[in-house]
Amino acid sequence: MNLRDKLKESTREAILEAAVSVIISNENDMRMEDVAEKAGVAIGTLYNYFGNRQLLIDTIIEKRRKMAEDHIRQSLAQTAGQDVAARLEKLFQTLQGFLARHRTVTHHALQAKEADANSPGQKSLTAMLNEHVSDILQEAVQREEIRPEDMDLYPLVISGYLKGIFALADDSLETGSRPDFAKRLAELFLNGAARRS
Amino acid sequence: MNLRDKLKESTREAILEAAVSVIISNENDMRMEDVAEKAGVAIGTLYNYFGNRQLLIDTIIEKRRKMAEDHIRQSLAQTAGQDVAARLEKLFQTLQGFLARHRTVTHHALQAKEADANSPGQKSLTAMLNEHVSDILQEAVQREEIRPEDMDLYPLVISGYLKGIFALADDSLETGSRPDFAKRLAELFLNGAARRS
Amino acid sequence: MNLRDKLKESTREAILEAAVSVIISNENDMRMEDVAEKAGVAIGTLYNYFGNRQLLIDTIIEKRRKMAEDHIRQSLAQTAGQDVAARLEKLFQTLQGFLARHRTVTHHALQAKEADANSPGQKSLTAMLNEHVSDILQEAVQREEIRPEDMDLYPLVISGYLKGIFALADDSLETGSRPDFAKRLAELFLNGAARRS
Amino acid sequence: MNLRDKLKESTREAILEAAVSVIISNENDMRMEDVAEKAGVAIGTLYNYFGNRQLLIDTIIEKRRKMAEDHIRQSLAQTAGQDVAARLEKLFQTLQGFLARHRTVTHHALQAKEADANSPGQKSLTAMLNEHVSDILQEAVQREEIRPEDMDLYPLVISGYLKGIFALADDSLETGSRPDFAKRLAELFLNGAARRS
DNA sequence: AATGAATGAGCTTTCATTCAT
DNA sequence: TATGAATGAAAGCTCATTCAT
Repeated sequence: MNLRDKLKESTREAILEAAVSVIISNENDMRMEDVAEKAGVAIGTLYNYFGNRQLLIDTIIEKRRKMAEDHIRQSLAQTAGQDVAARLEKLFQTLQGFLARHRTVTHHALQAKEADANSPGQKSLTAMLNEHVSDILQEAVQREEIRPEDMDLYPLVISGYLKGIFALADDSLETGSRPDFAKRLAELFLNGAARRS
Repeated sequence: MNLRDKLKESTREAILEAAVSVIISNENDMRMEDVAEKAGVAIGTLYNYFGNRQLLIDTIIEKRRKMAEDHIRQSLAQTAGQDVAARLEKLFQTLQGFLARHRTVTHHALQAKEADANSPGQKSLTAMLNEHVSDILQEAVQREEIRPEDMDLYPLVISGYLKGIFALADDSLETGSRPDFAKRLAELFLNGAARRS
Repeated sequence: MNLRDKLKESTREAILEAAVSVIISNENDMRMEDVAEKAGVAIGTLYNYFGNRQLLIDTIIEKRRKMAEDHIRQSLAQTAGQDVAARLEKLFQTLQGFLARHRTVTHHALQAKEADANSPGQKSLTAMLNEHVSDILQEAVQREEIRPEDMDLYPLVISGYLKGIFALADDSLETGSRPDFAKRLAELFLNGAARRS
Repeated sequence: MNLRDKLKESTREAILEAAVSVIISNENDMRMEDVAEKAGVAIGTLYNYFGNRQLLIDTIIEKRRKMAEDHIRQSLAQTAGQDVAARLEKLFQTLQGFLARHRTVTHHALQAKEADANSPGQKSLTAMLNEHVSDILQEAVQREEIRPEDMDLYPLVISGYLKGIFALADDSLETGSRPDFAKRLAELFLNGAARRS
């Protein structure tokens, strides 16, 4: 990659970062003018790079989704072969950390409709999560760690957990404030809330 | 209430219904012009009744929240004194039914930011749910039905369940398609997914 | 038609007149902002009345076409039954007068492409002229006033005449400056330029 | 002309050809970006060669005008000394052929306003035609072939003929489809449409 | 001399809101 | 009190032109 291309790449990144910061600031939706100003480029430049507003938004969402998926894949790889409790704990931990860092944008990602006409190949964040959760659970069923009868409920419940995590106020997700959070959540999923005799 | 007031009231209702139907149709956000046409009144009339667009939306959300709360209160009253499994089942059932009927608008309600500048006194749907869930759970703790140590997790998890329910496709929420859904969900919450020896 | 409707009608006319005057002034094509200012209304009002820029232009062109057709019909009706020389003279005269008064807009009308997708029912000014010319000529053929062999050339030639008339500089078309113009043109068409022995 | 100049010349030609093909394609007017891409050069290069958009267009139009004038001069030279019928026939034939090959661009040329501020020295295609037609006709007047009284009408009528020719649909102008067209048109001009006793 | 990324004025269009009737 | 035509601030987007490389 030569110098010119590096400059282009950094402009592209600057625009994406600016757009994220405008989305987060959350006054006036995401105005192209604001993005341009924040990125320190002209409006036209936004359109040179992203074609139109929606494509810019799609790019951001897709990027976050990819980041999230990378985190998740990595955490799953690290716990390969371990029992379901450990794997769920790790998954929750990873997500908790990711969401803490990317709250607002991920908020958009979570709400993103499936596959727009313009971006047909994209998977939603939710769909991606469900897939990975299913992988863990199916393995756990095979190891006879969890009951197969309620397999239809599990993804729903887990993605509910994740949405619950996401709904927590920012500060309570910050590092350190809830150290054993993920572990206890995994535990709860497996063993339930009922008092043990 | 005299005749004049009754007329006013029915106009008000007509506008609210029209607004809901415009929101649901989901083309072009919710344009005041569309609401007026649907309601069979002039645009100016909308402003006579609701001041501005945001107040109209707030009113709708608040109304749904009240409706939901009524359902919930009623279901809780009906199960007063029963064990937590029965009460949660009934709660899930109630919510499932409500959401099936009011999907789109409730979608807005669930996402509504806490307390806008314009509508300071309103409670969010989520907050309201959390309160009622807490009531059930605290009672269950006192009855020693559930473990108190994870009390901080339960509302999170339950509201996650509800968001999970909500995320289901419309048709799978329709009456009858998942008869034992609520019961199994309550079960899962209490006893967990782990295989029982 | 009540008072309100009359006001609307006059606003509509004001916009159309303003648009014509902006087209004629011929700086900056026809900017909606200029039309609004000239008409003394807000930009939004233009869109209330005409939907979009193209529909406004279409309306103007169609109106001119209708005006031209009215003139032509009337002139043809006045000369019904007369010989082809008299009828052509009258037609040329009518067109000469019309074009002198509506040069610039008619310029646009002459160039207007046939039937846009949005305005399917419209006939072009040229097509309309050709029709009327054909009527005159076919009648003349039946009366054995003109030679039928070159019937395929006549409409082409006549509409060429008209475009020629149109190409004349404004001032030479003004009233009185070329009194016998139409008569001589009709003569030329019928008897040719060759010196008569 | 050295090698460097030859390269420059061929770039210049490539740009002009590209511009013509973009004009003809007739989507999006004539965008500089499209011209550059079609010509296989950078946008900046267009500006190096032609200064600005208008000058590029002017150059194209002027080039076409020159080509047309060359054809016409040649055809007139070939018929020098012949009678007016033969000369007009040849002129019409020449123009018919030229227009068939250069329809769209000539369309622009015919409509080009006289002398823009930027290109003061240019003559319009129409003006050029009128001059040559006048030459033929004045000679014919001197030979007593045509009547001098209507001399003021002739150029108008002839240029009308040409516009009429031009208005024909593309295919009917193709070679061979109307072989005796020019001859009959000349005839019509000289002897008129009236039935001969 | 060629490049093409960056520019930004300028254009169309939308729609919540107002206010004279 | 109801009306709905008029308003005009925004917003998205285009494209001729520039100039650092």
